[in-house]
Amino acid sequence: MAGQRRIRDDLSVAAIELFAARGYDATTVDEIAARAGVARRTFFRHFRTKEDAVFPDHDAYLKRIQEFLDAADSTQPPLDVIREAAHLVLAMFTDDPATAVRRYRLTRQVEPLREREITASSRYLRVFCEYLHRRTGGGDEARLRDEVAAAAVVTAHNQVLRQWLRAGGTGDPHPRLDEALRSVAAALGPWLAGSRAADPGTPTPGDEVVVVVMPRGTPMWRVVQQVEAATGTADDG
Amino acid sequence: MAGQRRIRDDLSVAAIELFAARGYDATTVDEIAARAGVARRTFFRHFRTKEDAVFPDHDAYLKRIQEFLDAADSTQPPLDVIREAAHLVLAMFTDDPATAVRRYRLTRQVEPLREREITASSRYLRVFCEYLHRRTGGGDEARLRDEVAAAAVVTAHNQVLRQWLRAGGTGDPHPRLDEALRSVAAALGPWLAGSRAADPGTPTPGDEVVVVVMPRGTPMWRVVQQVEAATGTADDG
DNA sequence: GAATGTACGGCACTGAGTGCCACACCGGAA
DNA sequence: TTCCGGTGTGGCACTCAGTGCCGTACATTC
Repeated sequence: MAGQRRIRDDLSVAAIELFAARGYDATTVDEIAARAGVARRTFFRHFRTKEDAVFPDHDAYLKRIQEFLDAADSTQPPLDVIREAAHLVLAMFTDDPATAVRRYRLTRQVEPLREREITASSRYLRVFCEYLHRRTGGGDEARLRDEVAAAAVVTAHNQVLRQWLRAGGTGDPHPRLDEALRSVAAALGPWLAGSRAADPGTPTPGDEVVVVVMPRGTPMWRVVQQVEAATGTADDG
Repeated sequence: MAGQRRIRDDLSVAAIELFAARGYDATTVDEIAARAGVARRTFFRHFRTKEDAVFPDHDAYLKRIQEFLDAADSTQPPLDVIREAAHLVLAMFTDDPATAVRRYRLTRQVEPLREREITASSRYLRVFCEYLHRRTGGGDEARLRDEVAAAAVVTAHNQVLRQWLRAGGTGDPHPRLDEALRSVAAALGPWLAGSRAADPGTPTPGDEVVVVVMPRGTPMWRVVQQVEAATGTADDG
């Protein structure tokens, strides 16, 4: 059937329009179905819940990301693969800026939709996390690192995406995401690599060279933080 | 009224018991109320939704964290304050291990509850994030760093918490969280500090002091990575 | 003892979501 | 052509979460 996708799209458009016009709570599924020219029962054949109509192709997107990761080059650094996947996710929004912005403005106002978006994001996070864990060998020791790395990448993505959406979806956010991910990877890279290197045998303190960067006038606590961070000896409280 | 809290607790206990015994969907609010010895209407006076009965004091917890952050010593490094807050959150679970484990086993099986937990976690994330942003001065440039830092701390917390819950809630997870946060802070510290150093008028390279720690025999690429992380000048791909 | 405030019970109602059956359409097989 | 199974839709009835409203019981205050 060619009409299936059409009906689904009509329902989604109708839902978003009505939610924006009358409010989410004040809009019933009957009204959405009526506007799309189908029966109420048909709505629930295409969407499990009222909220789902706002994110019609989220499942397909997640599946695409999963497939991308399954097919990814396993000689590439895992973190780089995840970074690329984040660009893919971003592209799903930038492909249709108008719709993305409409959805964003809606989700900002409607709490159930906001929560829905958060759980959606957490699914990407989970997929990323599992990929990293698969690549890093599945050790329980590496789990923390994998989760933090995945969270950092997703956070960077969301931050860039939100900024782009707030600005009305103009311009190309991909370079910004690239920069953000580069920055994140620069911070996490040594940690991810360092953890694996530091595991077999703690290095003796005498065998170290210390280097840190500080502007003049930096408060002492920040200097201490730097040194602690560099040496991994944070002893504080 | 002394009975208010009592009724609320009874409702929550009844809900968790029934959900565990008969399943979440198969349990109606009427049954929960009946088991707690109150009217159905009373249930909805204490909980906004059916799910809320499983997390009866989440709002209070979040409020407590918010208050802690509001009253936190502003001379302490912001990241350390957040780390302490994470311990506070963890303590809320470890205070009553049996209940925490019961809830965990339930949420693992019931999707609506899982999603509820995710959004709950995201609220802590948001509070952490806003605190960091307040402390770092509110620059738009620092936002990425704040969000990543908050996400990393929350991720570490969740990782340690889940591990503890999976193990049945035995032992004290606080040392593990401490170690995890220390590790995360070690990775993020230089990055966070580095960004701030670059913020207020790029400091001239001559005005900096560089300190880095490396065990002997560290490969050159790792040294470069470290320095890039410390200086925030990552140029690579 | 009256007035006020608060928490609970009961009732009716809306609306999301589901199960079931009937119907329409489309392809292939006889 | 007719018969056929599979699929997508419409209509109907039903359960149940969640809300609004009102009456009532109880505790506090003046």
